[in-house]
Amino acid sequence: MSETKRKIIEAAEVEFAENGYGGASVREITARAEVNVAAINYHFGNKESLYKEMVRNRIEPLNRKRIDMLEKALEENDNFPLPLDQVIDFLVRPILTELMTDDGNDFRFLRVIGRGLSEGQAFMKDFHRELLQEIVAKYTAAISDSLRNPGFEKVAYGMHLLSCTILGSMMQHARLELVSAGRIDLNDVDGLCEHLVAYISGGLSAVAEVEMTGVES
Amino acid sequence: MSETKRKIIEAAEVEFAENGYGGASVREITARAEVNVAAINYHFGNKESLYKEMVRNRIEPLNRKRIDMLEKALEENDNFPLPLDQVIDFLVRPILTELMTDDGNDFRFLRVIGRGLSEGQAFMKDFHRELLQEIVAKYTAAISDSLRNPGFEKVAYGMHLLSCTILGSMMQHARLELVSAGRIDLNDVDGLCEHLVAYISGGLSAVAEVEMTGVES
DNA sequence: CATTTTATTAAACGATCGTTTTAAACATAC
DNA sequence: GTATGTTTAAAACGATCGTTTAATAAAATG
Repeated sequence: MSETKRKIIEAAEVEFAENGYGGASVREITARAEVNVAAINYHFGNKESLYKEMVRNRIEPLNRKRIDMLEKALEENDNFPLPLDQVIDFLVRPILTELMTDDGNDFRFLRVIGRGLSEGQAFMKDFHRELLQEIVAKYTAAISDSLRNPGFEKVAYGMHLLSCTILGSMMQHARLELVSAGRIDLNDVDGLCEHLVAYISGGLSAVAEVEMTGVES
Repeated sequence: MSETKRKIIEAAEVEFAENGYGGASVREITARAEVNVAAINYHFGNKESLYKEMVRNRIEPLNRKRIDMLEKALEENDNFPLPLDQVIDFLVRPILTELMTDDGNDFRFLRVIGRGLSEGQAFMKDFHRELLQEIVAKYTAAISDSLRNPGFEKVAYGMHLLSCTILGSMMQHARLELVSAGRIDLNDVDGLCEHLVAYISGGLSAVAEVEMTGVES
């Protein structure tokens, strides 16, 4: 990859994290990268393709890792259900650790993903579905098993709320410092992971035990 | 309130929900409201003030209700800790019921709030802090009590994750239909409420029981 | 009715947006 | 060295942004 492309992708991550996809301007990106405005269109075609390439570069190895961890653990367990918190740990730890520690980037990329998911751009929906499809399918199955298959509807609610929590904690990570009056270190990945896994696992278990008033599935 | 102002506020809610604060344009808002472009600046001063007035109109009676419900229940309980799921129910039910049922608006306002919280506009941070300050303080205390005061750090993590879940479910409500392949009705407020309360309560209880490896508070 | 305030309109302002064009610089191959 | 293909550069494109201005219409006040 050329130096110019590399600089653009790096600057794009900062700008997209800061201002979202719609809010980031190609002029700010190229200014930060110290390249010409036209460089984005020359090297990537357009803003959308730059965004996708940047996100894909980051998220694909991550998702591969998350799937590998789950499948390996399942295999070693003869496909018996895994402990719920182990599955949740597989789901959230890579994204928290890798994305933070590999370049001390202040969870920039987490904010990019969060912002992207929350924005209404036309291409965004399909793009994120493409990124998440495999992960969602495999983890839904594993989590349903870990919860002893409480039924379609509860699993659906659970996966939805789980996604809500993960998305929210991606986007609002900085609030941790605020609500704790500075006593929780934003870079304490293990601490966050531990509490996040406990919270999600506890939440899912509670959802699985909800007494359904309507029609059972 | 004049007819023009009313029409603008109504259209603004739709546009802000659809495109976020930054993404919504005053031209689209005024076009939807079928008023002149200048009407926003004439009646509200600028786009920011329109946003704030619209949000405040909606959220203030809601927050008052949430606080009243909590304080009344606490009073009736002689200030002893309330069951956790009752507190969480007070926190989430009004925002889910009122905002959906009063005008069948497809959770528009929930998306407005979600988008607003996720965007990086300069004024947004202070504005939402102003809106949430009292709620957060009072519910933090009540929840900490309900959890038998597990300590500052756990409560902070819990409140953060609770906020993440609520924010996420505000913004991503439509996904419920997706992950359930249409089997969960988006307008089933009671169903969502029940599961959301169970999930958050379960999550918070689990966080309260996390074995802390670091320094205890 | 005359006057003053309030509300609406069309048009323009300056700024910024993503993208394209055109030309110059650069590298590589013959 | 000349020709070829690749990368950079400055400038301009048309579009849209939030806001302002100036003129007109409507309503309220005396």
